[in-house]
Amino acid sequence: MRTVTIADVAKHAGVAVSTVSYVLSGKRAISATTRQRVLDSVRVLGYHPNAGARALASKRAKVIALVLPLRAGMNLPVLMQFATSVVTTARKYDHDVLLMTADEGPDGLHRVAASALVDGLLLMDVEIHDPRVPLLRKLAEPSVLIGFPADPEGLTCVDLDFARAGALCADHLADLGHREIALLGAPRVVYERGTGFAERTMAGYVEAARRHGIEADARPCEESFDEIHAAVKLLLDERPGLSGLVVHNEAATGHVLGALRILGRRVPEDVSVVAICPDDIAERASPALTSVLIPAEDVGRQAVRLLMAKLEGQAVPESTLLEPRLTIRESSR
Amino acid sequence: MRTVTIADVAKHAGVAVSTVSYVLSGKRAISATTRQRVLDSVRVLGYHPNAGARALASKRAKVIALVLPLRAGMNLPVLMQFATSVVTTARKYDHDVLLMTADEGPDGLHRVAASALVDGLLLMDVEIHDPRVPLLRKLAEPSVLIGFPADPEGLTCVDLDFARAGALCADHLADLGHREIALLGAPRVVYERGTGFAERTMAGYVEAARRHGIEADARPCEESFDEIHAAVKLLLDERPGLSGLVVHNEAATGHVLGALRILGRRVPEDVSVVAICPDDIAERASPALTSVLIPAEDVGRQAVRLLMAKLEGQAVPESTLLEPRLTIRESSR
DNA sequence: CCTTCGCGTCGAAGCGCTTCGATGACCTGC
DNA sequence: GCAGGTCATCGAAGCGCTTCGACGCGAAGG
Repeated sequence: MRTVTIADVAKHAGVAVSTVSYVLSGKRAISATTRQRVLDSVRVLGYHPNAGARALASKRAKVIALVLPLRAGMNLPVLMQFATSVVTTARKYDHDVLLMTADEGPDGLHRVAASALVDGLLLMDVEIHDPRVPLLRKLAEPSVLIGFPADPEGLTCVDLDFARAGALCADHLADLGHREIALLGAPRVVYERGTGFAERTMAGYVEAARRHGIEADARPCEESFDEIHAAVKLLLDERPGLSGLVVHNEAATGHVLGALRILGRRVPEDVSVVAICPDDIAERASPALTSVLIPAEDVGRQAVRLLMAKLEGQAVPESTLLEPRLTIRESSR
Repeated sequence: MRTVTIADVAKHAGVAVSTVSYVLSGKRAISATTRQRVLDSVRVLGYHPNAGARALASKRAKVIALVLPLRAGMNLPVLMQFATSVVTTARKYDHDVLLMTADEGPDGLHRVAASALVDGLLLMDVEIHDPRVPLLRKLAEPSVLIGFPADPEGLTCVDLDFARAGALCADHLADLGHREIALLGAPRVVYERGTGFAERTMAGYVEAARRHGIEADARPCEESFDEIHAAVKLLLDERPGLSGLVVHNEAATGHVLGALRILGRRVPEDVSVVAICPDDIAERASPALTSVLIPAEDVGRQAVRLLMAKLEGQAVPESTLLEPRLTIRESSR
């Protein structure tokens, strides 16, 4: 059973190959009757255009690259959520997604772009000083970044507005009347790497706390139960007046609650807790956590939209920040 | 700056286009001097073969599809680990990976195969009665499944040997002298879906326990802290002599430990706990968990190898089961 | 009535690559 | 010294698709 080509469809429908092509692409007007005849033949024969041939002739692969990090410290579930949202959205635009890992580095990007395997690039987890950024500026293929490098000039970047997220947490606790709060952040290594989002959260949080005139500090936070237990204990010892806690570390939220429980602090009676994490984690915790969610799905959708717009040659904003949303649950009062 | 084609390279090196092609593919003998001249030109010009053209001419896209599930109840981190291992391994074979989600269903598979976008398919999380299986049998493109459908006849399946994993846990606890043990498994819905691996684990565990003549039961386990707390409490109430616990639910392990802590049971002094989960979760828990790891990386690597072998036309075993490995840590004695 | 136009369709020229058969050049052995 | 055989290389024929220019035809305009 040889695979069906456009010529087979043309013959079956009794038209020229080019007519079939135009019916399928809609790039020229075709009479309703011919169109229907062609469409019927397509269905009857089970025709699927050959991707390679189309890419070659049209210079459009209808594939975008998704470059995921695969370093420690990243939150895997969020990454997956993001990836699936990208795939789903891309399909709506009739595009497929080529999965790449960051460890191929700039060369990998260059390879897929130069070989015309993909039409555009989507990069996750861009760092402040990312070696791939200069390359992206040079590349003819459009790209969209999730996260912000030091200089977003000439690029297209999308991200949650982490500064607003941090501020939202501080605001919420301040509004509830808390006067002494603390933030437990990502593991130290994340800050050292300069990933950006962690700092921005802290900065927004600190600034908001200052505005409210309340006492606030912020510290990195590792992810093993013992380290977290020790960190929470230290925090409570040092700051006896502490009554509000912001946790920006999905892997740690469960352990933080466990540590508080063991240390005899009730949530929210003794300590109010606000997390920055996906909703499912917040909902599954006990008590359910008041949280600012990381809208992985929105980010993915938005990123694909921007990339598609760029592929169409449209101008798009250099930076788009997604507004965070605070959901109040049982862990704060 | 027009993109560099093979013709440019040929001209630059002073040879025929076909010679360049043969140098690059190694499919015919080329003299060392010519080869070097061509290779130099490739480097100087920065030539990258056009993927579409190559695919069209050679009928090989050098791309494989990776189909991930995106349903609830799956373990996202493990999925990610698996995905990255697939990508990394595929690159070693000079292939790229097209990411698809299961929700496109059989049609999606048919589309990418029929359009020659991919040369082969890798499916994760195959169900007992998977609607995609009949299609895979028909497809000309080779495929490899992670997990086992009801009838693996004529397919190529890879998976961890979950029965052995379950047995290993029971063996370990029995060897330590425990006479009353229980298994906390996946959420109920996973069993209802008939995903296979959950049942197989249970079966192996039950069989091993019977062999040792010890008292064992097994129950599904939801993933919220409250439900887990209740389930553990119930278990301890019903079975006062219980001293060994197997947890086969990555999202739940942390909560199970938390529940035991609250219920006043020390681990491992009062209860020994063995988990079936990735190493990083086991290590991060407190106490560090004795565990059987799900070797996502191995599975990914092995799956790609099998697929590549099939692409080469080699025969491969229908079923390959990966041996589980028990790592003894602090949670069992 | 003839020109002009636009619509619907066709044919052919590539797109950049692989691969097959052909062609020399050179060596071997009788 | 020449048939036969290698070895290295070349040229050309596609692979299946898009797209451009051309063309026929009926309608509109002078």
